[in-house]
Amino acid sequence: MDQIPVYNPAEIEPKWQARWEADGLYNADIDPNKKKYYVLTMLPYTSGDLHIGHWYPMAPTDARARFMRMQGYNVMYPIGFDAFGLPGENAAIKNNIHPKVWTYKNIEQMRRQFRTMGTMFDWRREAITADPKYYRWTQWFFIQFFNNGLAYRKYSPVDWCPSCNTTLAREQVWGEDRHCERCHTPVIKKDLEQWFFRTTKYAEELLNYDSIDWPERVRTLQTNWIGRSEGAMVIFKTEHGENFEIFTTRSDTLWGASFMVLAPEHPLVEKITTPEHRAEVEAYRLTASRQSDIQREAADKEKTGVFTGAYAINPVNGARIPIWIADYVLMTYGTGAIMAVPGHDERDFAFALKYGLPVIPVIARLDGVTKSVVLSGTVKDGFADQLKGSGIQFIESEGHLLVTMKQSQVDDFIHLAKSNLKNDAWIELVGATWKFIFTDAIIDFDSVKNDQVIMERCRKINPVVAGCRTVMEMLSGNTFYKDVLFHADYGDMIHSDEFSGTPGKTARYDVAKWLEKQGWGKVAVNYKLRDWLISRQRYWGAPIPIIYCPKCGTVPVPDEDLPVLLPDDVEWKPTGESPLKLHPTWRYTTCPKCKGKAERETDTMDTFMCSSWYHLRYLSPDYEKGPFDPKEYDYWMPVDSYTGGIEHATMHLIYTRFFHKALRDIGVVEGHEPMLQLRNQGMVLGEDSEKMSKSRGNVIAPDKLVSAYGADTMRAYLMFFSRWDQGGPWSSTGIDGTSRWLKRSWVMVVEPPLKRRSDPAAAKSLRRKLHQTLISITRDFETFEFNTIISALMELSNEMIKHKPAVWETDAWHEAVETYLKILAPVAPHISEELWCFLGKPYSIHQQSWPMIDMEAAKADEIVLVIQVNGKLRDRITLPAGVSDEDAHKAALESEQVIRHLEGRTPRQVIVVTGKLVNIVI
RNA sequence: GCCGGAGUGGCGGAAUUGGCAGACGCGCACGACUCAAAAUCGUGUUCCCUCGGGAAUGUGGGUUCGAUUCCCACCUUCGGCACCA
Repeated sequence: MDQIPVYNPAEIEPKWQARWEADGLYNADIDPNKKKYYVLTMLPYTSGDLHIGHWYPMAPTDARARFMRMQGYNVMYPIGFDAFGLPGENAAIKNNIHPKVWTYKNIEQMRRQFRTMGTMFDWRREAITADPKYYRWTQWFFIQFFNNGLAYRKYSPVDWCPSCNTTLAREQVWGEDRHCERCHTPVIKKDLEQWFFRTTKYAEELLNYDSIDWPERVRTLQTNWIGRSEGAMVIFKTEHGENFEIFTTRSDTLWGASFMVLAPEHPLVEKITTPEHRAEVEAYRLTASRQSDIQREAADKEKTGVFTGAYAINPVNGARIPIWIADYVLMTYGTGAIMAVPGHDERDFAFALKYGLPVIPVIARLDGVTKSVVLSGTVKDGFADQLKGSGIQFIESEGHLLVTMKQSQVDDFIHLAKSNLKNDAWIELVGATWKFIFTDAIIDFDSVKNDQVIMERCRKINPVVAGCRTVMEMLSGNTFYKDVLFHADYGDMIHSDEFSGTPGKTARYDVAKWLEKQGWGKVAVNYKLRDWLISRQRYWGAPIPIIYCPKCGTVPVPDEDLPVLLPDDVEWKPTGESPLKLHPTWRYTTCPKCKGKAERETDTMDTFMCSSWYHLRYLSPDYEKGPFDPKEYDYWMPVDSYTGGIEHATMHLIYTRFFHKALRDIGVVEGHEPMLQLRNQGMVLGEDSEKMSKSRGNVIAPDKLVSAYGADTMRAYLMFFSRWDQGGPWSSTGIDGTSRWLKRSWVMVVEPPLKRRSDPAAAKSLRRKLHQTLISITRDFETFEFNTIISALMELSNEMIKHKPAVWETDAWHEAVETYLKILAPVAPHISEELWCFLGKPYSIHQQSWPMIDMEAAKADEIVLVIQVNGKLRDRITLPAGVSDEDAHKAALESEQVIRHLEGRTPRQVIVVTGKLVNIVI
């Protein structure tokens, strides 16, 4: 007899990897007779610092790709490298190596490491984004966008480190005080002319996910990011006739607009600021420009602003209202200008109180509560008793009456108040009703004008309030009113001329439509999504293929001159300018149109641009007539299954969808979406449950583990140790369990049983388990539930080991072993190939079909009937499968346990769940 | 503050449609093998218990014969957004 081989992954894994590659086993070529399946995993960045996290999206995805292959699909699973970008440039600066050298050295290392995983990557399709034959087409796409009006240039602020003399990306700015990552100098904003893509043009379409199977979580993140809100554009005029537009979602509050606020950067500020306010306005604008977005956008920050001296006219009521500037209004959202309705917007309310601007309520309270504080000495004696008599609730506090009334009691209260009010006093109603009762008049608090009228009277009557600038300021001094001064609910309109009484449900739309008719505005939709800034003042990226000609203007580089090569001999260390600007010759060129002297754009492109179309380059990485070979496109696209981290939900995954839709409209690609299915893996954490990082020293490096356990064990453990979409901490003891299981599987196949045993039922029971496992694993591969795939395989092997002495060398055993190896093959490709070979089966197991499920064999011929009394488990009875409900019922009532628990009582009800359970209710 | 996940043994996790809670694995305990250890194999392992049972899937309530699963409220926790007019 042959020697029994020992499981040695270090020997068999490289052996099979070499063989598969030599045979081109996983080469994916167009085959019109087969259904294609394009599997894609997010391309790795060339950090050179490969840890287990890089395996996590790839290994289980690979197992699934192999499963699809065995299901008969023509599967393509390509890989490449995201090779441009800041980390590379920084690492190179730090170690004084050219970014190109650093990057390509890392790629070498990563290729080697990825090969040890035993993935079915088709390496012929590898694409590297920093390769000129790749970025030639990145540049070509830029020009397509430019020619189709989707790329434009405008001034935009960037973060700038005055010490390093360079622009910084958002992730390079650290801490609350926003200092430079390298030298800790606080960063400033600098306005630079930069290139943008019109992502906003596709905002609406990007919200539609009908044709794609993407996780709800990603769709929600993107939807929130795009931030659609419906409202109206309203045209306001300054009192000198300049028009300006504002966006509002609450056109129903238009009558309550008591001031306007412009973003400090708003272009109109320059024009309208009056000479006496100019100094203050300029100072404020300067402070705002120095502040970071984070400082400006901190919601808990106290609101600040300054008056411009100018006034606007509210189109609906002609009110003359002051125009302020404040940094809580953002130039980047809407029109950078708002109407402030402090009665119904929390921010405006805080601002109005601080600066003494009038607050006018124009929307009814939903709870209908009105409050009034009746000060001691303002009414005749007996007023309190009369209130009691009318059933109006109040509490007494230091002689004052704190009244809270319902809508229906307001008229009674007014009547009583008026008849009891002493001279030189007033009583106010606050909340659902806003009225000031004076001895000679009742004045509605319903307009900016009446705000002043009321205040003038009050100041005269009570010197205590003489310092109050507005009614609301006066009322806010009383804590009893605190909860009724402001609300943001959709109540019915009040104090709004002919619109008063319009129900809250439809008010916004009614007003917006009316504005449209008047020519004062229009129904509008606004998005938080902004256009994509793609300029980077950096070296290690694809140059933007634009030439600036003094005569012809902005000229795209002609196709035949692409790629605009990134020069190697450049000072890539930070100097304060785009490195390409400092190159002695690169920058200077001739205009493609007039052949006169011209200059190149010296900024490079955001790397998200490179990663927006890499799935297209994989189709034909060497193709020269276009970004991809249309033949390949027609066969393989769209991507059928895409896997990667959730952290890309709002960046890469929006950009790549935008890219595809834009290219569709330009006529380069077809279909509405690039990736049909998306699944996100979680993150593998260090053993300390913290994010893996060099500084923490908790990084799990794959190389050591591969030599200790083998790639198969690691692949299986990555699938097993947690829910894949969730991730979790790595466990160095946990992996032992997976390793033991593969060793047991090996021994199970290669070693004969020590003792033989007779068990006539074993074969049938084994087949049953085998086909049940097949059912569950087939299902779990489809649903990305990798952990239960491994546990099902473990269960099956446990069962096989148990039955082995009884079925050794029978047909049932051979079927079980062959099937077991086939379903193990996607998970652990090396050990299954080796054992397949050991059994004398023809190479390769990876060209086998997924085993057929025998539903008959999977059926149990006995069932365990669960017997409950009052929902509590009392007995289990084994019965033949397919037992009738009547027989199950009968058997349950005959159970000794049941009889004991019935204690002679008759069941009220018996519930039978066919083949599963009987519940006896007494 | 708003939006969205998630809470199950000592740990990771499992549980088709509402039907045996804790599969599978780790860890632990005991046993076998060994001079011994490692490795391997076997047995046990939610908690309480008067050995009849009882309690238990974040908490409290509800629907149901029956709830980890459905509904309501709350708590904890993770992620995203955060002055978005």
